[in-house]
Amino acid sequence: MTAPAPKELPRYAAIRRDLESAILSGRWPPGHKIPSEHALVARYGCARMTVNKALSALAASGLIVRHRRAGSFVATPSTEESILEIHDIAGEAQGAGKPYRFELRARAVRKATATDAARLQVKAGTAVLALSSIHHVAGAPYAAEDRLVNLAGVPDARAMDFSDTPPGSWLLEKMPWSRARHRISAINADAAIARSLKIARGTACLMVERETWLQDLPITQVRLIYPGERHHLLAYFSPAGRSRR
Amino acid sequence: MTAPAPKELPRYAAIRRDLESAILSGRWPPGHKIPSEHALVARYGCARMTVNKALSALAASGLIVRHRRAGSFVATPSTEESILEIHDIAGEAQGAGKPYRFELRARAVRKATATDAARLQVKAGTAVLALSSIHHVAGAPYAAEDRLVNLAGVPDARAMDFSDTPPGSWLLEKMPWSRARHRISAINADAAIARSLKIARGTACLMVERETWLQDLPITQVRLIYPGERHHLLAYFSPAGRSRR
DNA sequence: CCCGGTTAATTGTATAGACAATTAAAAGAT
DNA sequence: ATCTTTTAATTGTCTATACAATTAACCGGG
Repeated sequence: MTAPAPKELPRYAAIRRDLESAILSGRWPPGHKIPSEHALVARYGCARMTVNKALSALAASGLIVRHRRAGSFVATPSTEESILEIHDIAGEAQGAGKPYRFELRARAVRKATATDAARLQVKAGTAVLALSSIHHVAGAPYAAEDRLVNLAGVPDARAMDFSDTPPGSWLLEKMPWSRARHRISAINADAAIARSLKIARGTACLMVERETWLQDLPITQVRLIYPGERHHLLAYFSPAGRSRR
Repeated sequence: MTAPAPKELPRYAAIRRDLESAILSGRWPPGHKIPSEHALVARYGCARMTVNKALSALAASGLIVRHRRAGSFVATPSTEESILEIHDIAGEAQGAGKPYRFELRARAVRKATATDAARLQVKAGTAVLALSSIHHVAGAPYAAEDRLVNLAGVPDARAMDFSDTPPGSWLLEKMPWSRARHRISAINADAAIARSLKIARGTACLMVERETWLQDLPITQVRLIYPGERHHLLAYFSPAGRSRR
């Protein structure tokens, strides 16, 4: 026997894969116009129904948006999706019209220590950006954020001064991402957290740790601590991810 | 002008809606064989590509599974999906081979009090089943569960004795569901929780409240309390719910 | 300059037909 | 009875074509 066949994909799946990788790699940024079905038919030499199937699938998955006469475009990763679904209480608060303020406490570029490396899942020594900040809503501390950014994945972040822009928003707009993992736990506030959030020591806090990847490249790891009981996360689910619209 | 047109769906979408409603209503339970494309073509009087589009969409969304030569079947809501994704630490522990035990503390059928009604989102006076239990793993309390079941939605639950079967598993197997909402928060253990879980008062705990609906009918509301720090929830996401498989 | 109508690019849906791949079930052989 | 082969039901993919719907862009008249 020879090696197992590379298992070629059906044509519509191959087209989908090509487009998806162009988008996920960042080669086609949000807003980029995707070739028309006509053009793709010419490029791949297949029937329009075939490219239509690929494009429809991408649209159904939310990666692209399509408009008659105008064309198809890479979707802008909108804040309506799962990121916010799972943890944006701040958005809620802002939506409710309360004043929001971002305070950067610390900013450092360094070679990843062993701890950093474990958190971000990169090799020790990789250049990382470490940010510590507090989110304030209605004048009171709302959440403490502790973030690592992989400068190998997001070189532009090195030049960014995050004293006004929350890095979360900036990254969300700037970078596509393909995968995220959240870990949610409850912790008792230690002295440092209590001081930052102006709560009593021992108060139960919600800790959300999120790692974000682009393909297999770690982009950022963030640890958000919310003063407990005052806030909660909401997540909506349908079985098997059906009908998200 | 007359009333706004009822906005008729395209044919493939109408077929999809019909099948989906048969499944979600429970009329076609998990495992039920769906008419073949051939049969649906005859029923709806359209081309096979059209019913194929409807069925492919249902398959992509995970509502049905399809096998060549065998046919298409209503999928069994498998424990692989978002429910467990979001909160199954127990599964992890069991997977690791540790002994699991379920202890029913209280079971009562009653007419919904005002509190019950608010929790389950039903009218006060509706018949509900209230269950309190403790999940033990490796001999130690693992989580406290406090559940309400809407007997109008799940009449079979009235006859069920849950002293051995965790109601979560039973419901998951028995009932289809179409929507769930999780609320996750951190609380300090009060005296009762501390006693149930054998932890110190004030320990940070993770509280997961889940409401599950079938269409617009509330099925169950459950409050799970995990002793903090020892455990955490994991959730994986892709933007816009893309490619879950 | 603005407003209206016209044109045409692009996507959305549907059709009829073809062949491939999978595999449950039937038929046949031992 | 057990194993093997054949058959056929069902889904998977692809094609070529057609027409509908949407709407950006163009054009002409005021």
